[in-house]
Amino acid sequence: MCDEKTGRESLISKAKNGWQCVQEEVIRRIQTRVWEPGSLLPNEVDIATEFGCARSTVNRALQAVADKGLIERKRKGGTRVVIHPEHKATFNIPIIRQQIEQQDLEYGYSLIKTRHAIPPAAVRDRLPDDVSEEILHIRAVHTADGLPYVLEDRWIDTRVVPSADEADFSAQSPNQWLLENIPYSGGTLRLSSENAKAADAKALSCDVGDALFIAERLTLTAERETITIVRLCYAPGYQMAIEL
Amino acid sequence: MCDEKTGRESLISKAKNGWQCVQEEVIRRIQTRVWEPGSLLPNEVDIATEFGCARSTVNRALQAVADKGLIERKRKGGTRVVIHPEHKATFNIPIIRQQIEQQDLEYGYSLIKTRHAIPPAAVRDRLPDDVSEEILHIRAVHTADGLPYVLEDRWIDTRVVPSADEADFSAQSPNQWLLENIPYSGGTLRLSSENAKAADAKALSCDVGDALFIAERLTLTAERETITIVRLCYAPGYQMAIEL
DNA sequence: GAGTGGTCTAGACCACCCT
DNA sequence: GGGTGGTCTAGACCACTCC
Repeated sequence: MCDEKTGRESLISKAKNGWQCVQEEVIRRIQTRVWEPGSLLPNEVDIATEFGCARSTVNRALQAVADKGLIERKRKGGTRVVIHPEHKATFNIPIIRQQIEQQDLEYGYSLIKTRHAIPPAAVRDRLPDDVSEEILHIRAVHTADGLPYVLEDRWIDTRVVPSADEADFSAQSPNQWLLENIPYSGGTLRLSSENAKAADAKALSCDVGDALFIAERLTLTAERETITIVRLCYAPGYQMAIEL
Repeated sequence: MCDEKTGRESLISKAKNGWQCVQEEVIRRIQTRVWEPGSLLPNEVDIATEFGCARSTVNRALQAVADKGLIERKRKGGTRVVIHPEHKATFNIPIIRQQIEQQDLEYGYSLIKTRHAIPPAAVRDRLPDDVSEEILHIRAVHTADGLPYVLEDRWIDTRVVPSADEADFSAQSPNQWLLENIPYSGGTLRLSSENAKAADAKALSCDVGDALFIAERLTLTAERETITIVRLCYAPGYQMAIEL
């Protein structure tokens, strides 16, 4: 099943499974420019014939390659090698508590304050409608072995999630509470870098001006309503590692 | 095909396609805790019977849900709802030039220096074997409308990629050259934040101490040999946006 | 209109792994 | 041993879109 036209077993292939084997060979041909960038691949039937397998096996393989961003497929248009292949990576958005405990550190959490307020312009800009009402605002610190790890500054739209008003955020972080109680659907993540302001420095026990890693996340319901906007300020030295 | 036991068409479902419809319903049941975290799902045959479709359709749907990280599947063990579903996100690792041009800015590139040297300890630590030979070191700046955008500080293992010695990096950035000439396979990406050092500030026309967004990338061949280590220092104000 | 990929089906065999 | 998911097959129909 891993043979080519020659009938010899491919010595390169690592997987004997079938569609994964086809996938490997396809990727190899793209990388080695047997199939050049921008060019058209043979159709599924022809590839299936060449590999001596069913069309659906080839289909599975090509869909996987397409998911990786190496090829584009169109009905009638055929399958084409992408010109500028962007590397795609998938990573997990970490749950703070797990992230800390995975490093064998003791997780801690302390609420700084909760209040209802009209969000500042910087937050309102990212909300779909203009918020003139007061919504829930929470500030809290997550600690690892007692040391500040990340500062959580969160706005929850209580018009969308009224039950948040009854939650006890002194015992459970809003991060955790939302994950366990509100179905997520999608959103946006923005990573950036900022110098610590006085308030940040105080909460994170670092110096004013220190470079902080910032993750700002917007979370939506399935109906595209904004649940929450959170700004996570990680203490200096934090790294986010992603396998490619 | 989108019916439940009731026989009524699901009003919620948006996709009529088949496996995507099954997928939606499965996700809905997980989110609404019809199938609770940690619990076992019915086996594929039973689900197929309930939905009135073939097992392979259910298989396709469940594999997709598993890819999203909501369920775990084991042979004989069955399919289980993951206890702490981590949000998984996929994003594109940007090609610098494209990234700039997509914002309708004029891309520019200027080489600072190339040389052969023994990498410093911080870089050697991340290489698999201990490098005692001199390898290729390149520093360059990418600009947007003439303003520094990102500082590229790269080490290329010329024992793995000897052809890099012949490349002309004054005309083409190593970023681009590698993408176009060397097949990638995998690696690691680390995102972090650092205060600008004097050399960084000079190259990026910013102030010493400014918070810089750092992306450090290790790239490997299919044989797990290290091709290159690059450290990208983005100018202040940079944001990396990811859709979830 | 016609060729392509997208999907579904019914059946089959196998690898894994829990009990 | 037996139940589960993983995969393959051969055939079929459909949706899209290029020509």
